[in-house]
Amino acid sequence: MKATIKDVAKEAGVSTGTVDRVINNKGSVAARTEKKVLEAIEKLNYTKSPIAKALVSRRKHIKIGITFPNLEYYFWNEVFKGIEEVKEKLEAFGVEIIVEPTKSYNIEEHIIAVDKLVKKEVKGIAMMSYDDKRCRKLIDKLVEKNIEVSTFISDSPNSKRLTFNGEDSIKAGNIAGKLMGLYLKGKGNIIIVGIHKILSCMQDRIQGFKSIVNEEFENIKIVDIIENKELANGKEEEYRKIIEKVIKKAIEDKNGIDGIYVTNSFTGSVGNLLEKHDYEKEIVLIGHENTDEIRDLIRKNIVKATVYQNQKEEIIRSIEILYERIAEGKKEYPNVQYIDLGILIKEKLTGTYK
Amino acid sequence: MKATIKDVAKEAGVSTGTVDRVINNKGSVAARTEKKVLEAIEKLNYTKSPIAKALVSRRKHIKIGITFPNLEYYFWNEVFKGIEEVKEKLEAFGVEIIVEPTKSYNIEEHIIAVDKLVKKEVKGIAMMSYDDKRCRKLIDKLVEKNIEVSTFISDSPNSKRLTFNGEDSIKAGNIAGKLMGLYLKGKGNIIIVGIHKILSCMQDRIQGFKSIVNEEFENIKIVDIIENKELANGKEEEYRKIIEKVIKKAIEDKNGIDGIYVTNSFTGSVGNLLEKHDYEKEIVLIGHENTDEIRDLIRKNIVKATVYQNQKEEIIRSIEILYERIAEGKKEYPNVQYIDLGILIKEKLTGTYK
DNA sequence: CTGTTAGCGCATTCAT
DNA sequence: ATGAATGCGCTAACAG
Repeated sequence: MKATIKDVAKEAGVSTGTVDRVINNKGSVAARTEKKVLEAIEKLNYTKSPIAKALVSRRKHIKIGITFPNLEYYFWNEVFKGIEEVKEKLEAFGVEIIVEPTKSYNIEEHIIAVDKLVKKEVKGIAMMSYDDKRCRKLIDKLVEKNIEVSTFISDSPNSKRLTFNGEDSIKAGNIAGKLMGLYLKGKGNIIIVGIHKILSCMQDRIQGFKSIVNEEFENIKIVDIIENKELANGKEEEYRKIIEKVIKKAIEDKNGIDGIYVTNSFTGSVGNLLEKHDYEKEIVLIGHENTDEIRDLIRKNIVKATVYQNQKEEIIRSIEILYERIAEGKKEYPNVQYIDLGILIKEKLTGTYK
Repeated sequence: MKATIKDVAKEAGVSTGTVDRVINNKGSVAARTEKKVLEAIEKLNYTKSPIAKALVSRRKHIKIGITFPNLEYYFWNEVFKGIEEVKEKLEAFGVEIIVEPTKSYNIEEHIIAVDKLVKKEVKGIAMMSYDDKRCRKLIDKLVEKNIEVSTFISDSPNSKRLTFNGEDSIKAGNIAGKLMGLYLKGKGNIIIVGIHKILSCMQDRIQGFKSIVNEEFENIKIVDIIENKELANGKEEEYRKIIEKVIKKAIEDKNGIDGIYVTNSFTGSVGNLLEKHDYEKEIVLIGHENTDEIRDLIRKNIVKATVYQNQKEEIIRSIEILYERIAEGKKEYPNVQYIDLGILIKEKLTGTYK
């Protein structure tokens, strides 16, 4: 049976209070006593029970805030699932989770949302951030006020946030590029659709995609890169219509497109477009993420493959890190924590072929 | 703040003991009282704290056993990592984990190992099982003796085990077949290497592989299927040598092999062979699993792709299910719990290309 | 500097 | 049939 704090106290000939002081570096322990306790811990191979600790920690009442742009419905839906999970888990630890989403990829709105969370006296904030000076300053100010910050999905690299939980976007682009090459059998003309170029992760995906294609597939040509200039504001459906219109034009302008690479979950939008118009030539559509909409399109063989991050795990880890830090004062975190990337193809989804 | 058993008791005007009796169906509660309690639970939206429950459950001392054939070193190494994780986690709940591996894929030895665990008075056993009559009987006997059983990696389908944690092997074969087709650009001659045909999951992988190849790639021909007749006993290194010899012969016999599909983690062995001999024609090697050895070979571009199950998660879930069942009497489990399959290619592993 | 004690939420035992 | 009391391992507040 695992040793408890009582066993350690007995072994060292002190009280549990003293052992607690040693374990948690609370000071006020004589050097000699501390040594005895440490020896006892070593001897009994003691580690503290996270269960019991959790029970106690209910007495504190910690608030943690979350903010992110709630556009790209299917994508963020997974994040909401993660929030529900982590909420339930941390509730047992006396933690309250406050969600304050924004309606756009707009930094002003983002700053306002963060402000609201601060007013509610959160001790930590998990946020989707931007590689932008204002965001860096925002985060650094929060940290000065003793509010811990972790980022997910999109980072603010040189800020004082604890850590970033997300994907290696260049690698994600690399994988997508390889898949494009394989499905095209190494040859064809393709276009890249890069929505939200404002996010540096989207630029990274494009960069990763291009380098693999250029390096490994000499007969594949990237004939155009389409970006959206205007930022979306609020209504996802309208935004999708704009995207569809632009892409439709691109396909018809460059005749003979063999493949389309979409840098984010709007892969779904482009897939719907292809399905509606049914161009005579089959177009290889490769994109990103793993949403209900995309899974449907993959099953129908309209989207060929996507590379996905596990955004649900990312938000969960972001919150857990904040809790660890706030409640337990954990110190060391890697600068970034990349989550494992997945590859989604039809055979992963369809009923098995016998 | 989340409601506790005390809040419920107060709301219903009874003691916590009575609430406890209602929650855990212990009987000896008047119908009228029970109703009051249930209403209070409803009103306060009460659910019990798993944390507190865990703390209490330390007072019981549950033993859980694990057995599996410890051959294919790299593969089982991941399982050992899973065991360490679950051990640490469940220790806090007062659970003792006892591991009793076998040295071969031999059913007699498997039965002996199970017997040893029974003698140590385990309340549950997680095992890699076989689709075999003797195993089915073995499991059913254990269940009669009130020892719970869950299977992982390989199942005993019609037995009385709680549930199976593993992969959908036909689907795994489907995915491998698709990858073979993509990497071969839809054409070539291939051989299948099926080690351990004794395991039905290996047969399923072959079946899944064949159906996709036949269905989707008319210019790919499966020219041979190599199986091992003899069972391994103990020494992995010797066993690997036998495999390598057989395959070397096959490659050289059928001249002009373009691809090899290996049904399990001996993909690593075959990869080492290809590296050593460096046949003039590049051979597309597709296989299974995600081990240190295989990742190395994928980085070197010798293995092109593998389909992997997460055997670490599988063992963890097998054990957790047993614990839930034994400690909390949870009743309902799906007959099988398929874990998500992963696809491993070079771009997932290498440093990112900029 | 050190020991004692109450209490986190729940399950169990002993009274009543 | 019900209530009260105890303890699981740990932390925090208080006493000395």
